[in-house]
Amino acid sequence: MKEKSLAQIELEMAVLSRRIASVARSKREENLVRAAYLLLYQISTHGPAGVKGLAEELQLDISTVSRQAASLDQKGYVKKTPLAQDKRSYLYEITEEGQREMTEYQKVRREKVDELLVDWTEEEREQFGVLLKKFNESVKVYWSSED
Amino acid sequence: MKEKSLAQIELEMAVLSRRIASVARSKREENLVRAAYLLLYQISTHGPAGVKGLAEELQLDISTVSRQAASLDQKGYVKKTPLAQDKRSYLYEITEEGQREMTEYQKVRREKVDELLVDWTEEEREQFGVLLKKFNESVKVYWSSED
DNA sequence: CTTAATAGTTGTATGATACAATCATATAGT
DNA sequence: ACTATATGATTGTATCATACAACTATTAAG
Repeated sequence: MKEKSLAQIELEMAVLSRRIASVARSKREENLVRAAYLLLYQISTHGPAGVKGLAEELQLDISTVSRQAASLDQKGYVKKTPLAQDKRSYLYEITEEGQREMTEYQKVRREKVDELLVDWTEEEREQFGVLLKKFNESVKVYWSSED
Repeated sequence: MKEKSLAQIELEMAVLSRRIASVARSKREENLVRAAYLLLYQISTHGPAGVKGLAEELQLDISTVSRQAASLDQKGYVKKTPLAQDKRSYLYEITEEGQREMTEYQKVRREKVDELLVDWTEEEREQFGVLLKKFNESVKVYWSSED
């Protein structure tokens, strides 16, 4: 029944989104904020980039990314280097410390997920991971086309 | 491989949470705000309640719920009635208009999900719905116990 | 009958975000 | 070559859901 599964996804997404919002706010995130984590992750996995490219990739406003990048720079997690061929542009690249922080933060998060899903079967975990990824991809495509 | 599935869920949750945050902000939500939607849903499905109970159920701060409820009241979507046996307490119950609005909003959301998952198989949709629900339940349990 | 607890509201701060204005540089049109 | 326009980035400002803390009113407990 298509209707039922759609309704369920719709509702559970609403629940999840509120919960995510709660968690994001309540947590004392010492070094890395959740938002900056993905920025660091992006640079770490896709190499150095400017704010424009990062903003596109993360689907955020340039100004938002600019501030996040500045914050990471200030903490020494990324290094901002001017681009010779275009003096308006900069590249942000991850530093060793940034890499270390990101890995550490990631580890903590994974442990949280581990605890969270302690009574799940491995099959469920795998399925959920795959479907979640697929969902995010769908959202990305939908967004790029629509808005 | 447990590590891999955990890592994937961890990452995709981060992606999803940022995306949700984006969507929540960018959208012109005319009548119902996403936050209030769940409040209305809760009242609609579980009957009238006071802010304390609602806050517990939704795992939000009482003050937050108080404001949301006041806002819904102002819009005429819920009715606030004093409780005779305890003059500190009130019950919020959904109005006909509130019910209509909620259903309408829900319909729009479901259509969005429908478009979003247009190239998914029904099996995937079903699985995703089930696992998402399970995930939210896990989060709820985890939260209640920990914090 | 005073003190504690409880339901709810309101004040204040925060943090991620978008949009608009601005600055500096680069590219295009004539 | 000179002006107009486009582009990368930053900064100012507003918003919004949220938490925490202070407060009010009422009820329960000692």
